[in-house]
Amino acid sequence: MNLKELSKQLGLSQTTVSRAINGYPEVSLATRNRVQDAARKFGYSPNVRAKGLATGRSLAIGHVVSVSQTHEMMNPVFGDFIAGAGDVYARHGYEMILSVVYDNTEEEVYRNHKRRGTVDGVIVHGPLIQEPRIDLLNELGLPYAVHGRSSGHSGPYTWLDVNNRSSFRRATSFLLDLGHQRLGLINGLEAMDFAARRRDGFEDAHKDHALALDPALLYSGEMTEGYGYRAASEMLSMDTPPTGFLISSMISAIGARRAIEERGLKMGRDVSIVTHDDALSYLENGSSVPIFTAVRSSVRDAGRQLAEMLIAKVSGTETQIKTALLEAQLVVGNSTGPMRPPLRKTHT
Amino acid sequence: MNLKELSKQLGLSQTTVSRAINGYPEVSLATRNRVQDAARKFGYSPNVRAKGLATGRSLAIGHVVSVSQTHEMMNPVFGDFIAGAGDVYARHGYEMILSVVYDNTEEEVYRNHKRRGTVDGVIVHGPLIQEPRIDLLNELGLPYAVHGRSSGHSGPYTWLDVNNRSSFRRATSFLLDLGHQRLGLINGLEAMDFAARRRDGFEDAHKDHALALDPALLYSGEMTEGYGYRAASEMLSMDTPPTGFLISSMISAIGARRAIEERGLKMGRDVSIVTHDDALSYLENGSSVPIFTAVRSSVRDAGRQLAEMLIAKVSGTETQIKTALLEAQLVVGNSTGPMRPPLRKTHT
DNA sequence: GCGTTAATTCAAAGCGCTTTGGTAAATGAT
DNA sequence: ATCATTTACCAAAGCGCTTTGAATTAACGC
Repeated sequence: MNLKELSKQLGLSQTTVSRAINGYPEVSLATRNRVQDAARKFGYSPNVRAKGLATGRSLAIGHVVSVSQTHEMMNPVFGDFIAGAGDVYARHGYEMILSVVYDNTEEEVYRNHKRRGTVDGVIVHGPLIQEPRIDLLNELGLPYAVHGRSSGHSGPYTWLDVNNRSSFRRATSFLLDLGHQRLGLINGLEAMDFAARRRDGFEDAHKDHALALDPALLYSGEMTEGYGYRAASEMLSMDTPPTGFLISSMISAIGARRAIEERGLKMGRDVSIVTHDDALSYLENGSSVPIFTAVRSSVRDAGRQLAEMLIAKVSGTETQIKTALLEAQLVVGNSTGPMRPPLRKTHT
Repeated sequence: MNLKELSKQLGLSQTTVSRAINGYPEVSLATRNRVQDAARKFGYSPNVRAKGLATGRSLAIGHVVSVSQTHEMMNPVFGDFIAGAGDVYARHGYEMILSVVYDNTEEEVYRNHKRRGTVDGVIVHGPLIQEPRIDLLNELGLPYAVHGRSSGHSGPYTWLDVNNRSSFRRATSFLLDLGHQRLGLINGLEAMDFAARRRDGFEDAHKDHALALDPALLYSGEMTEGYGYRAASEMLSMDTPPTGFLISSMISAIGARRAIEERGLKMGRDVSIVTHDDALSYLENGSSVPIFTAVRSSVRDAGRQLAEMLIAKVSGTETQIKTALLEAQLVVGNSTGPMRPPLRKTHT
């Protein structure tokens, strides 16, 4: 059933039917109801391509997920982010269009979106400190919203971010206050803006406590379980191993826990861990008491909020550039405890 | 730049330019090249909506991800699946359209896709034993391909599945052959087809070994880390606890490991685990020697293959109904070992 | 009762593409 | 040289919608 047929059924013009369906005022209440009832009855919905062609908009938002070339890694955070965003899109009648790129060719995807008019706007995931995508999108005139920020960019743009620096500063201070003096950082790739900020927070806290930090305890890599394991293992094998870790992801924290337990040590007693927790649905961090002490911020909520922001932008509801800075929650769980007398080096 | 402008530039008709771009034969090689060069030079790509409207196709494939209502869980497997599928779509010039539904209203999404012509076909994720979506899609005449199977369905349809039954039969036999006699199953929700098949495989192996299985050791739930932990904890607290577990997901296996270690037991020595491993990118199961003995099958490859199958179908390349049954690999890691004398019940 | 305004409705153009049904020129067969 | 093909191109229709500009009717003021 298309508009033509429906209007024939109703004995009305296409114009009127179209207007009735889209809620324009210049149609009487009676006919509006009649039209809407009929649409429901015949199961009519406007063809999305025809509508898009006529309006020049696509009612779609693009996401491009870049699979890291090094380890072909798909960021686990992505799933929950789109679970949040998708919900919002659906509510506003938008589609989500996902592109997967394997070799950092996101720019080509944006160019294509613009040229072919596939989407009305895009979400930028995982911004780097120096982020060429932002310049490109500005240049193209394709509306966008960034999940995170790019420190290398001064100009205003729409973004939503967790306050990574302050949350890692607080998390680090929490361990230092417990008496820990040597802390390891197991961070994400530090070309990424969020990771750089977390590192800054880590350093801030050391400065606050007038403590020097050992560069040998700064690890940065792709946040897999295995990376957490390897980084923690290496540090725990040092002559004076750290007594606490700050970790940028629950997945890596799980790996670090494995390294700790493999050595016969106990997490929370011998070695403390504070991790960032994105509140992923399949990694609930404990039911009553959290397994990991964590700075927590729901990435699904972030998805929801950022989607709202972008839709407001592309639909013209909001013309000002908005930003949002979320403060993470520091939740105390079983992975942290006070500093204990220095560990004897265990021979593995 | 649109077709009209481009053809004006070239002094050709829109017809010829369109044909040159789409590779139709009735245009001379000389003009074809001239057109394609010009298209590149001016950065022209056909508007996707206009093209869709004219051809009646959308060059898009729909995925609908259903966030479980119970725990608002986003299936972690999903990310890697679409990483595989998206790659294939891009190569074939298709878009991926993702819909998120929170309350199992997938059917409405399919109906909308059909009515509004948003997609040319859909991938069905996570089929149940009794799967109403398949009937609906047949009825709607919307092409589809199923990731998994639905036992309740006899009619032919396009699917790709891992041989879950045989892989769990082999995995279970592996433990039984090691002398284990009491095995726990930590399965996914058994309304889901894959989980039911895995349970069948678990039972098969017991029959093969002429062993009765204890219904108290059959757990089924949403495969989170926490669920793995709770299920394993409960079973390990029994008077005669199992000495081995079969687990349907690495995430739950990680939870089970936590339960084991919390009791001061050692995985692979005191308690064995065989898990299903979807080869998720951020959960690499060990580098040289796997952490977990596992039946492994890359869900990303599955995404690739199924995407190819569906595209062949919707593009009319392939008219026959194809299916694919993948055999999982049994990889032996550090989480399994021979049965040891019965455990003293440890008081926790 | 008549001009004016507001409330409804409509016909037709246009969005940017593909494709049908041609035509004109070039080629081939006889 | 003539007719039948083939080759290379084109004008125009149509995909299903929105929207402009106009027309009709109803309501209103005096």
